[in-house]
Amino acid sequence: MGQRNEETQGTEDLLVSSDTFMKQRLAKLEVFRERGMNPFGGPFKRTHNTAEVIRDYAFLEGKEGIAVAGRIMTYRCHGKATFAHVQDMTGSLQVYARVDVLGDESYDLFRELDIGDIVGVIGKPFRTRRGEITLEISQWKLLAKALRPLPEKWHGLKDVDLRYRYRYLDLIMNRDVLETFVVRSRIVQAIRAYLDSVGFLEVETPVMQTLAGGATARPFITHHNALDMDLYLRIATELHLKRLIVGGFEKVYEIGRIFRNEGISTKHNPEFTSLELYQAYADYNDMMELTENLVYHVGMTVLGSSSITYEGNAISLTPPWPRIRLRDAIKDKTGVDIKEIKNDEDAAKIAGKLGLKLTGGVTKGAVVDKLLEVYVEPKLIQPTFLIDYPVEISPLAKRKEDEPDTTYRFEAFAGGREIANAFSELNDPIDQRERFLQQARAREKGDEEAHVMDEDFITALEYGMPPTGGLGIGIDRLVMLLTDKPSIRDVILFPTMRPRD
RNA sequence: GGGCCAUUAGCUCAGUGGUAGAGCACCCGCCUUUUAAGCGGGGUGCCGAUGGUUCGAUCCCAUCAUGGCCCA
Repeated sequence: MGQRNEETQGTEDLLVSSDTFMKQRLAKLEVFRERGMNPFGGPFKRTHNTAEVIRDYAFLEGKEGIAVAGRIMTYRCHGKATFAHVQDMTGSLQVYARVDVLGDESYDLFRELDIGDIVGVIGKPFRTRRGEITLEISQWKLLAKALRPLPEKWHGLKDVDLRYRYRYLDLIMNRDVLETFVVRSRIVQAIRAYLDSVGFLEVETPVMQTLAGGATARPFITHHNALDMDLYLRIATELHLKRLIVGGFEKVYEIGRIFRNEGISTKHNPEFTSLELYQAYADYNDMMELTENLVYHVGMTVLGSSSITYEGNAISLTPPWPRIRLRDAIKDKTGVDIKEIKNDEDAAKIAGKLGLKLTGGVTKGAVVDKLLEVYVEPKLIQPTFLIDYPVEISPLAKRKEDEPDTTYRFEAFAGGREIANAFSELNDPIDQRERFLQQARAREKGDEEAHVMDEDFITALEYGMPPTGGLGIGIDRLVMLLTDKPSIRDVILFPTMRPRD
């Protein structure tokens, strides 16, 4: 006994010795050990999960040997009988321990349990006077002792900082959070199933790249020691996937993590998940059909409905979604005809007239982006395609044959947010080189997000890429839309956080 | 990057220029169908960090840290 205490003391010193809660619980570990129960025991064979016991109660009532396991979430001791709720992934079940069933030794030990402990219990289901389905315990086993107390049982864990930093506590205490991430997983699964069913192949391309291209964004830099060279984390999967189209794949997609070195907000996390897909011999019209069908299919599969609510707005995902020219949409909302913007001076005039606050240079592209973002995007609650974007802001999209300053590009919007970006891919290597050069000039003027020249990609195009339709969808944004979450941090399990002292 | 707000017990939150409170959780006692169980007893805290003002700061001021909201 004395020796045990010394050991306990040593353990306490290793942990936070000032933490009274932990001291008390470390002492309890010894109680369990002394009475022959491993406080971190296991394994434990379950016959049912908690939801099954409740669902199948009619068949299980009074039947011995029903085994469930989970975390103790409530605990009510009444002297010679004790109630508790045990939570597993499917829900929770009340359990009932009584001394005349368990015997003194087992029951006394049961009373040493704390909220937060993980137990396996075996018994027979019955209904209490108040009607709650409950498992009367005949045997039980401690599977993991909790050394730290759980957050408050009624108010739960609310502090958003703590929720993101200790996501596991958020998941334990806020079961709707766990449900959201289950839905997220099902959404991704439904996307894969749909694309696979229409003949796409899933592929994987490099995360670490010598050039970060395929989007306008600043990359993260990392370093390869053996090669002694810097590498960039990808900002898009686009250029590699198009190389695969050159190589003869005809329908490919990649769902993967993208890294962009930009600010953090409710709509931006430095790492996020994108879907990009490319289909040879297709164009942006095919991509529009694919987009609306895909999103509709995902809604039906995962939510069982084509209508959703986002931030209080009823939204119908049912195709077809309206197609509106970007030029018309902007003209309609602002009176500005973007065709009239011929140069940076025109752009500056418009920006001045409307009082646009632009962070970078005042260019046609910047003004069009801003007009779209401020006056058009927030109004697009129902799913809508804006089509035909200016070539200046679409360096990888094909020019329209009858309108060479405009591209076959669209973005899809829903709930006032962008959810997809797509185009008929530029497959003319000579034009692509020109576009890169134009981007390089913007970069020289200080636009750090401008696209970099990628000679290797142009070389690939020089071997010939079939006409191709390409589509990108932000998975996190789509999940936000389908789960009615206002912040991207609500749909990313471990969002990027500054470390705490 | 700018503005505003927050930071007090494990959690959810009150509060005061004289080093601190509630509920839950936890510990002790009673209690064999409870369920935000109940009854009686117990506060377990570097009041985010660092400076300053003050006889005295958790409170007032400054800076910093982390987070939230709004703007860019």
